[in-house]
Amino acid sequence: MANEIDIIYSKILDRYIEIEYDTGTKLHSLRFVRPGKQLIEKKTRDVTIELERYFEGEPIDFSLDVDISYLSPFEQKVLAETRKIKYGKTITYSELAEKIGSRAVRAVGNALGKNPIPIIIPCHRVVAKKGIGGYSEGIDIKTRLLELEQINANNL
DNA sequence: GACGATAGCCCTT
DNA sequence: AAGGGCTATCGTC
Repeated sequence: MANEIDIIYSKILDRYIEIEYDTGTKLHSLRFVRPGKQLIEKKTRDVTIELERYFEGEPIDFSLDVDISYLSPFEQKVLAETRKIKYGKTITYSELAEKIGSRAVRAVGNALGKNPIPIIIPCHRVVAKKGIGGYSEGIDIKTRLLELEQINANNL
């Protein structure tokens, strides 16, 4: 059976968000789609609704099974550590490296780039010591996500 | 070997 | 101050 895909539109990012679920309870991947083509929104899962509220400004931290077993041990460590970063907080690439007992700062950046489930695994909260750092989906997306969280972090 | 979503140092304007 | 070059570092491909 094919995986199920939910779709919502995020006004603040001006992107459709495609959330792909396994047939089980796990989250498979999350993609950003430019609004060139009109997509039909589809909200069948709880997490989809939570995401929608997240974009409305609710300080939600997602906790849900994700399957990243196909990634390398190092990449899994990086992403696991990334999930611990709380809403509205940021840490640097080097701090994250230190937490997992490595000095491979740049490898951390590379691993984050492989995050199959951005936002849910909040890789946008990892920034450079000076400056914002990179983001595979585009810096503007990262900036907006951080702004959104900055504004609403006081609602915690 | 080369390449990074880095960081730090040292230089020049 | 701010920006550019150089290098250490280390996990992937």
